[in-house]
Amino acid sequence: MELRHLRYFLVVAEELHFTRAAHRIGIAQPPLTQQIKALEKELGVRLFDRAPGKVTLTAAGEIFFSESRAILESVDKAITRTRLYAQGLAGQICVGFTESASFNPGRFQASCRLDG
Amino acid sequence: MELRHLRYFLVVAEELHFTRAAHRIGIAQPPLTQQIKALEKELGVRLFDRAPGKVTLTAAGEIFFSESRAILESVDKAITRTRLYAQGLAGQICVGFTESASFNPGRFQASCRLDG
DNA sequence: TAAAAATACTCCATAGGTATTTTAT
DNA sequence: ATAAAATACCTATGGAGTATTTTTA
Repeated sequence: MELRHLRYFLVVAEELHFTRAAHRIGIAQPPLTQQIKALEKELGVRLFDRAPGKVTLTAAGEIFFSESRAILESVDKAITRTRLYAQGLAGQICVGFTESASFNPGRFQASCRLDG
Repeated sequence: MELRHLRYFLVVAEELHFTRAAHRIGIAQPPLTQQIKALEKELGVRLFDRAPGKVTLTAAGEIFFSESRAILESVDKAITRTRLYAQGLAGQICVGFTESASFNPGRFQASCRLDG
């Protein structure tokens, strides 16, 4: 399972319409159908009940929907936190220095610690 | 970003050794190096300090490590919860029936609802 | 019968492998 | 000198596209 499966699943679950979902994602309908089927196969759980023009989430699908949304949110937060932390380290240390001063933040931090 | 990147990253972070990590994952060292570099590039953050025989996590890498571990755990929990829920629905309904009784759980559940 | 999903292929992007070079100890 | 990471290049799996065939409402 990859995040792609969760991303695609969320869009289908929101649209309840494979063709519209595929268009929103930016791929064709058949590969979207295949990815969802692969996801269902790996889970061993049917996530949607299908009929042309009438796609609905199964009960298990609704569980997986809220879980998937939470996971993708936590991925976004992880990325944001990591980036902010990486910037934050340099930011703290840069205090008092001009923007034009060129240095390696990693090295600078190290010498900072050594200096106390 | 895909879960593959997080899975690979966790192993490298645990081993602090690309060749050993690659072996544990079951791929060669060069593609592992490439996946980690791709991850760092997408994040815009260096996760490891490298030197042959001396790989260490950066401060940002340690943040991303704990985040990644939490994400992969929540993925496992999502899968487990979804499967248990799908089984649970049938399980509730199977009460009172012998193991050898063959039927379609989905259909059975539906008729149950119709019957009251 | 007219939509939308499922199949059946084809193609290609990229994950992964192999060979080699570079680098720090 | 050696072990390990980086680089370069090649291969091939599977993600995505196109065409067509079921469906069921």
